[in-house]
Amino acid sequence: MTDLTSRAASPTLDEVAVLAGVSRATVSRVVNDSPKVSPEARQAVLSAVAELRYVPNRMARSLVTRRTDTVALVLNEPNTQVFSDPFFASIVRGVSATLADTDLNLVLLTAQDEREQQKIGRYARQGHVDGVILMSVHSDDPLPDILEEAGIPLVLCGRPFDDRAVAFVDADNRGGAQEAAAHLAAAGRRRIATITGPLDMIAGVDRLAGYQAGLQAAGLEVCSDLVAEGDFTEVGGARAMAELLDRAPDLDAVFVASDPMAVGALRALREAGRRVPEDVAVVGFDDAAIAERCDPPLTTIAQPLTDMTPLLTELLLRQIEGVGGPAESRVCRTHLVRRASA
Amino acid sequence: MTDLTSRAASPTLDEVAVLAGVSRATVSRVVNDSPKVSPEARQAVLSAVAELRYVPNRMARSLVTRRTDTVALVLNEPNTQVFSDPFFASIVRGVSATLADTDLNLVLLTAQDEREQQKIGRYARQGHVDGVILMSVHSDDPLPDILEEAGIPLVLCGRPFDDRAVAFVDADNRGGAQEAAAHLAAAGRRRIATITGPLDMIAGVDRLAGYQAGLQAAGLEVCSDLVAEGDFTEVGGARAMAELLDRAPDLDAVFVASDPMAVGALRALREAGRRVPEDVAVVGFDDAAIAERCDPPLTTIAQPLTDMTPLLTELLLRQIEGVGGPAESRVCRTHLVRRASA
DNA sequence: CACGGCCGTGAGAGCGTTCTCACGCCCCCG
DNA sequence: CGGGGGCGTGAGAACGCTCTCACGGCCGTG
Repeated sequence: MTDLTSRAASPTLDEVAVLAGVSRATVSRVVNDSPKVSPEARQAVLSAVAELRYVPNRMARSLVTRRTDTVALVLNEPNTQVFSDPFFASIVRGVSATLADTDLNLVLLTAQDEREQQKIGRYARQGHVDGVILMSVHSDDPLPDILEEAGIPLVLCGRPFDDRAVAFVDADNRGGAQEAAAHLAAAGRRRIATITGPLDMIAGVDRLAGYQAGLQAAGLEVCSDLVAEGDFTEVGGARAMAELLDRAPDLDAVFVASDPMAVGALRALREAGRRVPEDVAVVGFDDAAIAERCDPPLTTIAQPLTDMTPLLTELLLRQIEGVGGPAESRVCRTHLVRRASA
Repeated sequence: MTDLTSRAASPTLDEVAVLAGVSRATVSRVVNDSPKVSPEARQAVLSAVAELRYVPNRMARSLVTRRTDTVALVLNEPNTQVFSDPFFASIVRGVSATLADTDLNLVLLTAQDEREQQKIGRYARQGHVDGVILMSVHSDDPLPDILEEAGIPLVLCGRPFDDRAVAFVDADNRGGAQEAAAHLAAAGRRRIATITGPLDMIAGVDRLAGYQAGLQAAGLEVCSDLVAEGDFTEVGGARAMAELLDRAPDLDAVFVASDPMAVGALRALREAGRRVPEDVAVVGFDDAAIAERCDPPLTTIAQPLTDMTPLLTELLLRQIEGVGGPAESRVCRTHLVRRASA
């Protein structure tokens, strides 16, 4: 009977109601699992739903509930190279897995430049999402302000630059970096260099600060020609390493603020004929999968991603539920993973 | 006057209309850039919009227009490792850039398993998106069927397994692989192996077929112990290379179906003490950024990504506009990039 | 000077939901 | 046997927008 060839408009609640011989309200109740429906009515509705292949129209529903059951994970990163950083993949995977058990949808939004950030801001303000997890925040990003002002639930992955009252989840970047520096110093290294992350990102700043604190605690001088800024990419790491070797040929160790950069540094060291760890000890940061496989395997600071991603979503959900209270935040401990490079 | 502390509900068209002293319809016209508005009215509305910081509610709009101005790019990939494949990053970046000039929003959706695929299918059927670009299609993926049946505009990145009438954009994987094999044969290699992609993906199948065709055209025997299946990851490539060296120690060349796998293969060859290209010539596929940097720099088959991503979006938009006609598809030519590895 | 046409405008219906009521029904208790 | 109290149900009003249609004012033309 049904015309299977024509592209039928999706059925509405009304049509289901008519077919099931009940009212729209009852269908709505069944669809939303309300308990106040008789078994017979429920059954009639369910078969009507199945027969018509009814799917609720979310726009209509959202219009009245003011909920979209969708949260966004924003990858706020102009550097495409970084987009393929395993760190992102891990976070995405973790958040996605946490949300899989709920009936919330996850969408990923990427912004390469300020124009796209504005677009994302608009997207959020238009009511497409219930909340936002924001990754890779740079010092001049407008997005946190836009979202905060619009009153959209927000959790940052990484603490904000200022002391604003916004929820965030972060690794103890400072502590981790300090431990890395301490480890190198304890091994007898005296000319310990560092390749930092981008210094417009808090992770870059904090890991640099931790490195400096570690040197000072070990009684070593903090010396600016032992510091080179990287960009969290492998290419950037190699470039920075070459620069350091040029500026400070006598360096005997380097703390690299991310594993992809450390891989690049390893390559640059090999090309310069330095042995790792004999001539130069290397410690990375992240404990990415590649740290285990590179040559030599990389000693690194592990971030507790398995703790961080559930926290990220939990904090966001709590804000969405609107249990009020101040924005909660969490800092997760890191730990040193010893391999061959240091 | 305005209470800045309370979380004011976002203003509606009505409130703007009242403030501007016009009707709701006129405000709507201004917001939607209709020409039939007098300059005075337009000005009044614009200042009211600015004053109230009015942002249209997309749910309400979509409810009547049946358009969301959002398209989804689905990364349909269970293997997290692959998610950080630069190929994905390039496609995402390209599509995103193409869409940046339009007023369409792009959301990324990822599916690790069938459950998440179903969730994405539901998401799309509920009317969240106007169309879908589907990447990384495996042979048993339910998503193409779900979306097609729901009548949602769809473009595949990579041709489908069967000859279904669905739009797609693909590289000439077969032709590219054949050229790679021909190149190796022309260089006098006689025992040419291959590391394939996953054979439940069409790119894996087609590149294998091209390799076989290339060998046959060169009068070489196609031999099953020269074929190992990889998974498009670096680790998988290394494993497959080790397997090949074990099975066929006399191989003198290998065509690797993706650059990340080729990097792994290079590593495995080095560990086995084989020189590249002297002992074993290597050709990759993709021309990813890493191909230039690895040791030795990788000869590879370049995919015309700069052509493919605009096509992908163009084909989708055409479907969304509904100009009817049969689903159009395109296959883009590849070309060999010669570097040191072969 | 009358009349048709165009242009800017507003009233109002509708998009597909949810949700608040109010209304019967049946059961239980007094 | 009568009255209260669930409990399942349905009618109808929102939600914030778009869009059709009709209307008044102005012009140009006959």
